[in-house]
Amino acid sequence: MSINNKPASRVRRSPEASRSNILSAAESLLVAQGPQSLRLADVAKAAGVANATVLHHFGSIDAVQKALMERMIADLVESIMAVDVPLDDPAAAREVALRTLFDAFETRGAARLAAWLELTDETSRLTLVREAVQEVAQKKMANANLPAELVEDLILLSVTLAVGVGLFGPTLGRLIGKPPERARELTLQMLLANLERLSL
Amino acid sequence: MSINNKPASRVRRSPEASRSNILSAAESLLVAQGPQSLRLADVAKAAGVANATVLHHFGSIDAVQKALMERMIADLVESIMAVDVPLDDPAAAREVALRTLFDAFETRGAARLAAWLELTDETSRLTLVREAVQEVAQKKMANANLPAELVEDLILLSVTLAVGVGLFGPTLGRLIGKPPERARELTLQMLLANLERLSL
DNA sequence: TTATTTATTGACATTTTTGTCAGTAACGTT
DNA sequence: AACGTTACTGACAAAAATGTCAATAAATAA
Repeated sequence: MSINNKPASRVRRSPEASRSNILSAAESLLVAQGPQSLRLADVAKAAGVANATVLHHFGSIDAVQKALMERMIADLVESIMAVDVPLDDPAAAREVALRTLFDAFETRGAARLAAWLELTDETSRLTLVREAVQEVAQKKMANANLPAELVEDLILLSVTLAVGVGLFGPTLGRLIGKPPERARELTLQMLLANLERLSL
Repeated sequence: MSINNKPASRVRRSPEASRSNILSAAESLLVAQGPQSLRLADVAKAAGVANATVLHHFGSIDAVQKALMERMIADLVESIMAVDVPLDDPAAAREVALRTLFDAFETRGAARLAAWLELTDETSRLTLVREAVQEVAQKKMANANLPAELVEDLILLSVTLAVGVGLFGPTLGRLIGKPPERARELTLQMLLANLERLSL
């Protein structure tokens, strides 16, 4: 029997890089397997570090989850606010904006994030979202001269529907023998038709 | 110091009644506090029985959760299929049907059920739903002479949106300073307008 | 009444998950 | 090269959650 002489080499990251590495691993777990798999051992393993490392950086597994929520919300808001819609072509602008939104919710895990927040009663962390909504409403108000109220309604409607479509659309579609993207297409079609009618 | 002489009286239910009691308690927990509170001790306490009683009837806490999923799905399908829509008045029929659906998802916990199923990868339990969808599509096809394909699309769309509205509508509405039912109203308005246009 | 069945339970055992700690090793500074 | 800081780790402790079991008591049958 040979004696194990591993050099015991280590990766040493900056605190921020390490936190980020851990959160990214946790995010993958969340999207792929759901919140119940966000256990200390699982997250650590996915991140390729020891359990104690996770605790060193976050203090508790609970804090990891909270931090993940915050980061995912921030990323989501940022990625959506960053989309530049063609200002000269309203129809194209609507479509680009909505497709980006629905894509974020369906393929980037935002719908799962929303469901997770809701089921764990952590919706108080959504202040960033409120600010983003208000910012967009203001801007639209200034640019297109639309009442902020109306824009808010539009966002409320779109985001709510995007949650449903992103979370359950593919599953329900497949269940009844339709392509997974069917629910999204139907929803977008309907939304776009209505926006056109209201010329938003 | 007095010696404790509790009579040790017990409630003794039929197996079915006991199972039902436990599942109802679990359902309340799920709706009020989310799936992560479906722990053995919590469920037993909410049901007013000992931990061992729960295990006696279900074998494991996991089995309790599975049974709860099944029961909630069955209840949901049944309550929705039981609605009788006014056959003579298409417009009224549409509205009644959709309001019932959205109500089930928003206030009766169906949206939370859907999210739970999705996040725990238990969507294979939805066969009852598939059957219900096909039954409705058949019936509609016969009654109103509409292609089953189209009816299926309509159901896919409605249910998917109901999930989003039921799960996230109230929260997002409140977040941006609107009444919690705002998202539902906007969605119903839009759906009904489109159904009218397509005369479904 | 007595016997039988079994839903129910507290006490205990097991497993799972989280958290602590003292020591190790990577990296920058001197 | 020596030193200080601290990210990192394995081994261990603690807590939380699940599950086992023998005994108890409520219902029904004999």
